[in-house]
Amino acid sequence: MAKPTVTSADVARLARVSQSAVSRTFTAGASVSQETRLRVTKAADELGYRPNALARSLISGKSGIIGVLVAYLDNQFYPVVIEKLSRSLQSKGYRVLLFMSDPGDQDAVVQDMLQYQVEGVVMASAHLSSHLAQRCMDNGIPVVLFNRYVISSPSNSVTSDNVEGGRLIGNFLVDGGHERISFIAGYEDSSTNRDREAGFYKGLAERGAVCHSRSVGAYTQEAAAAAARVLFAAPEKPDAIFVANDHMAFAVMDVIRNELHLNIPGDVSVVGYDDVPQASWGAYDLTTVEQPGEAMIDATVEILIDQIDGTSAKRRAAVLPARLIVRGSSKLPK
Amino acid sequence: MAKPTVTSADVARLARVSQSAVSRTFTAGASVSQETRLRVTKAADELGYRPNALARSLISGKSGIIGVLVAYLDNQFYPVVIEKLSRSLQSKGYRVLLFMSDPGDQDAVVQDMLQYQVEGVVMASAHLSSHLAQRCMDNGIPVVLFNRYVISSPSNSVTSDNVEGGRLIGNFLVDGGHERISFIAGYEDSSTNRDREAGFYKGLAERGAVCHSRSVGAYTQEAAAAAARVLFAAPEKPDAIFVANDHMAFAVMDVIRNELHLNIPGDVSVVGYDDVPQASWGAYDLTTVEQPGEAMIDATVEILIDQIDGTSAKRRAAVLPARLIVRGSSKLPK
DNA sequence: GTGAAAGCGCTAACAA
DNA sequence: TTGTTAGCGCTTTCAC
Repeated sequence: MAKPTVTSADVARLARVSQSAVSRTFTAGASVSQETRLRVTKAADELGYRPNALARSLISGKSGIIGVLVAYLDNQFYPVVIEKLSRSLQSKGYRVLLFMSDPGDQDAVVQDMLQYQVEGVVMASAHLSSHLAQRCMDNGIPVVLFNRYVISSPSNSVTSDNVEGGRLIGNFLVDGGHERISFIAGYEDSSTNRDREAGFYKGLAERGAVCHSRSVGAYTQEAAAAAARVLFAAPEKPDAIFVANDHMAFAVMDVIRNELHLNIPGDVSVVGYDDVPQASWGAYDLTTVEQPGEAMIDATVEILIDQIDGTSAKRRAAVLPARLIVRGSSKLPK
Repeated sequence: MAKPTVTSADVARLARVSQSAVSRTFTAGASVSQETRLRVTKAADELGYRPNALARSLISGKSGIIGVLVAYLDNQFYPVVIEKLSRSLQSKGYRVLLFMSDPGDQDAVVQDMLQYQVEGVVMASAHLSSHLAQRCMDNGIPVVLFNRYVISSPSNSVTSDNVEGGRLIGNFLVDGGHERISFIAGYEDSSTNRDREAGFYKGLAERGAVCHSRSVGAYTQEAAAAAARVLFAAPEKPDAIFVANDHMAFAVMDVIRNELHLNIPGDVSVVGYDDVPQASWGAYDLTTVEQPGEAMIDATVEILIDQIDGTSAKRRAAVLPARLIVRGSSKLPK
């Protein structure tokens, strides 16, 4: 098996031209005569030749690879992002080297990316030590933190306006006539949770309200379900809950309906965050805040490419607008 | 920016050893003295050196890269697969080069993979021309069709026993006392749909029943919803529906409940296929057949690695057992 | 426009 | 164990 790889030299021999002529034929803006090109492509087809991208990268210093690190794909927000990001990069001539982050040692993964000479790095829901982030910078490799940011980090970030999104929800729930508005947090150390929560409190305060009760769901469905049970075990049960993302909100809705036998939104309104595909599914019909995935991807790719090309090197923090999407899981303002 | 890359020669200079000594230090089972190794690692740390994986691959002929092609990620079955596959390959020392397939030209994507010298290819819900499949084989690059197979293809395949799964459902629905059992197909050209449908009919026949009505959902939610509307527009409405995968089944359930205002399973039982995470969510609680994701991934990785190592070269078609998972969306057999 | 030649950063014989 | 020497397959000057 494994018949020896066909190299440009083989093609050159068959086409009776120099090896460089073959290379030129397969290089975008190179200068080759019509005739040479023809002979080369003919020979190449015959032999089934394709240039070795690794060898090409080695000499050109451009691998055409973008490293993408993601922590988990069970929250549908991330698959959607991966798909769009991947398609966008592909259409721009880049390829995606995908890594699932190992909770323990995310730096090791990025080291691995670096060895593969990635030209840029996207970190979605994953953490990078400032030391490594700095090393990427030093090597001129742009890093984009997707859907999170770290103030002290030299990396770029792309997020949506989570503070504003939280604020919209705070306003909306008070306007809806709710009196005991509660919050189920995500992972408390994350910038998304901090911002959504801060904005939410601000939105409540603007209407003279405060948060009735609070619990933590850590962005997992199990923890979120448990958090919901805790909130409803209190003597004063919530009549509205803002859950820090849709993924948790689905679990919360299931508990409310199937375990507590309460009606949504009759007894309690539920609002999520992200607008993942399932939010619009009939069984949930979840009011939420849309993260503008398309725009976030576009911004990510633009930052990456600008910095790869050296057009711009300074750190950027793109914050895209969030939008409240009202559906049937919540009472409407009068 | 972009300070010149640190090479093994730089490290060698600083450590006052030969460049090969540096190479050996970073090569698994090479023979280096304790002292040399120490001096090299010290110098390497100082300079922040990591071997260039591309150069290494070029000479060793092993890129450590597996190409993965997937058509879409909105059906949660695939994100789950990607995550597991990626983690499994990472733990075995491989990396994943991920491509979203362009409906038009999937061959182009595989060509690109080949240029990057992938050592293996996984195709999930994507199609490869037999010509290219043959070329991969010729180059000794194993290809695994994941969750589908093509009889005439020289590629390996990993599927679950879709015929048996369909049969179990056919039996189950007749045993549940249903009298008008219908089917909503997926993409009719796919092996998964063909097998599930054939098994289903067989399962019905074993109990002396036949399919009441049939429509096509093409594995998309929009088409599936439309298919459901068609089936229920008939004078004799179904009292049970087998939908060829969970992803479509959710849309069908939404139509049944929210548009037709029928009760599940009171008025109609619904059964899906795949057991994606959402199937167990409270709002759907969908009876389905589990595809053994874990086992399918394990088989995929095993085939890949065996054939990369040359341990085994012959084509393999792994078919893993399917299991009926009974939940609340269907009436139970008496 | 074309070929010869020099290397990209590394590994793998080969002697020493 | 170590250094020296060839390349891996390719792009890119450099003369012609």
